[in-house]
Amino acid sequence: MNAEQKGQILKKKEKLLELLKRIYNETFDNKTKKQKKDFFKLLWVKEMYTLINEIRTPIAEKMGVDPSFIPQDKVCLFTLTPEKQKEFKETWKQFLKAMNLKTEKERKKISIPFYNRLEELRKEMREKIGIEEIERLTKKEMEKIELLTETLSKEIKIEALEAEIKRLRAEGKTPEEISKTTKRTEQEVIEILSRENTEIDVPAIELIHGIERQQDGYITLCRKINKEHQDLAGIKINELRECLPKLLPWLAKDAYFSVNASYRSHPWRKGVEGFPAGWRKEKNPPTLKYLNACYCDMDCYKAGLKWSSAVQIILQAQEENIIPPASIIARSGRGIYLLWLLTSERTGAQQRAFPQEIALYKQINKAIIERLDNYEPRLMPDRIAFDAARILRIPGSLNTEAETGQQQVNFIIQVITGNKVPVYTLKNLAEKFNISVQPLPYEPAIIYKRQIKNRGSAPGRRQGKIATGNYRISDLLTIAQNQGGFKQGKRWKSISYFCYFAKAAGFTLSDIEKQSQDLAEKCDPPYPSEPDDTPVLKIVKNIWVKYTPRFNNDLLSKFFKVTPKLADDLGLHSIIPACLSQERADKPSEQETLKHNRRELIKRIIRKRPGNIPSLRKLKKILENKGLKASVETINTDFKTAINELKNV
DNA sequence: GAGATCGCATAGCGGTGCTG
DNA sequence: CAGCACCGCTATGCGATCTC
Repeated sequence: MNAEQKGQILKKKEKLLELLKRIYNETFDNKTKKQKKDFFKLLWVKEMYTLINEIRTPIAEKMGVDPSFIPQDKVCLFTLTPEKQKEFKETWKQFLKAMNLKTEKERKKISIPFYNRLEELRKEMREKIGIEEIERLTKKEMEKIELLTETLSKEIKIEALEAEIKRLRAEGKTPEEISKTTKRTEQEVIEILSRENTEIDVPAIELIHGIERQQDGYITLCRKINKEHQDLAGIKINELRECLPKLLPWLAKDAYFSVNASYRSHPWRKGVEGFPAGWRKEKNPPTLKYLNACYCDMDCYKAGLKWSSAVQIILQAQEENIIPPASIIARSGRGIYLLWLLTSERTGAQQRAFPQEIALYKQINKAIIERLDNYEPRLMPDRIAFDAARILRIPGSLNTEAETGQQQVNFIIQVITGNKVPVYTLKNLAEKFNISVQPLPYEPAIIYKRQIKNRGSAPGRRQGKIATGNYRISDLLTIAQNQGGFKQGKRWKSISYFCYFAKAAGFTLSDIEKQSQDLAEKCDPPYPSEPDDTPVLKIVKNIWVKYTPRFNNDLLSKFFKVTPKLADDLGLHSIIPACLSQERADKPSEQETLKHNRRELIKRIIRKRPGNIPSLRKLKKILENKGLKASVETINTDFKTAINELKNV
């Protein structure tokens, strides 16, 4: 901007001020000096405000929306900086205060004629100065708008977004976290990530199938992220291939799998992608089912030993019968894993993980460590890694702690004479390491109790169990009525279920006895009907003294043959299929639905009526006619959101 | 005066933790 | 797990105030 232009603008400003001065003198006279000063301060802000109203169209163009999308007063919001808005309000307040006006009515008495006069002034200005010049006058404001619109439409471009997502992934963030920071859905993030070459591919992970050979075992998948352990999933071996695509993005770096398999996944802890977490424990309670391989983890890099030299030493040790030939020799990134695959003495079966066998397994692992350490200390076998719940790095994944170029975890399968991968039984290995198999000393079984931070600290939460019991009883009785009594073959179990639920609901023994007998009589045929049917009172007594197991509503619904439709028809609350309970949980709340409907309708109105957006109050009436009741305040927020959403489309 | 917005109270939602 | 208690937070609406 050159000096001449500046001079012109200043002149216009002076003109404006002069006009305003005149109005001021017409509107209010006999005011104190301070009052006048305050007023002029206000006028300056006010003047800007007025001018801003003139540039509604250019703002709309900048924003890429129809001018009507920006109501007159909202122009102010878009153009004034927050500081300026504050200043404006503050000055006005101070001015009114200075005028010594107490009530709202008194204020209006003054402000209304003032605003009316201002309106006249605007007309005058338009005629005298002309719009173009006003626009030039507000060039500075336009610059501000430009800045604002930039921040408003902060749309990260697609390439930039992808780069950002990849960068965050490299930092070790989960897709969930990334979706939060980039405001994209998790689905999109995962899709973008999967376009990238994932370091791990399916054939590499197939190796896991070679190690975990019993199809009904559960494998644990986890990873190390920011030096912290994260459970990813506990997956049945025969479902591994199916589940893998979902999990691959999580397995690229510092990912681990359990060497030995469990009998199930974790009962309540969640992993990622909707999978349950893995559950691998030697005891309290024991969850391992199969022992798949003995192993040795060596940190030879600590002794400065290269992988290739370490492998040479291992091969030499095999040659010299220090250790039996390993089935797999692996590079873990910085060290070596050795794996000796196990099998059962019964052909075609897998070694089960009974306590006795776990004890032997650990002894063998310890013996391996001992032998190798004696043979070549530079191998640096990890002396604490001999347990049965161990996890090892997944073949094909990356070890981010290793040097670049040596990060990939490689599994090398050793084929020895007879074109076979060596497989051992625990007994074979025990013999080779001179371990005598001794019976375990008797240990009383430890009843499993969940770890709780502060047991007994919230007695009120017992209500949860009682409610569950009552819900289930109510559902069970409804089902019984619907079926015309429980049928033969299901009567004993159904009565048992009733007893368990009633016990959980806090019924007394005599109540349970009475109601169970009622239920038994209503069975089809009435229970007991055969001579060797357990009497009802005996069932009750047994359950009364027994530990109450946890029940799963999905399984219960399968037992009672409750389909989603039947559950809905009967109005069941608890004993319903998992898919239905999921559906119920996923259903947006009523509030949410109403909000969504309101906003959609508002959007439609905006699109339908360019240049003629109804006021909030009119919108309110339109919405009311469609059965959507809400206050102006609510509709105001809805309106703003709708405008923003339209802009982002 | 009509319309928009602010401040505040509160119902209800959702996340976390405990219970058996 | 499946429930409730607890707690923080959000959505909502009323009355007051501000804007034009």
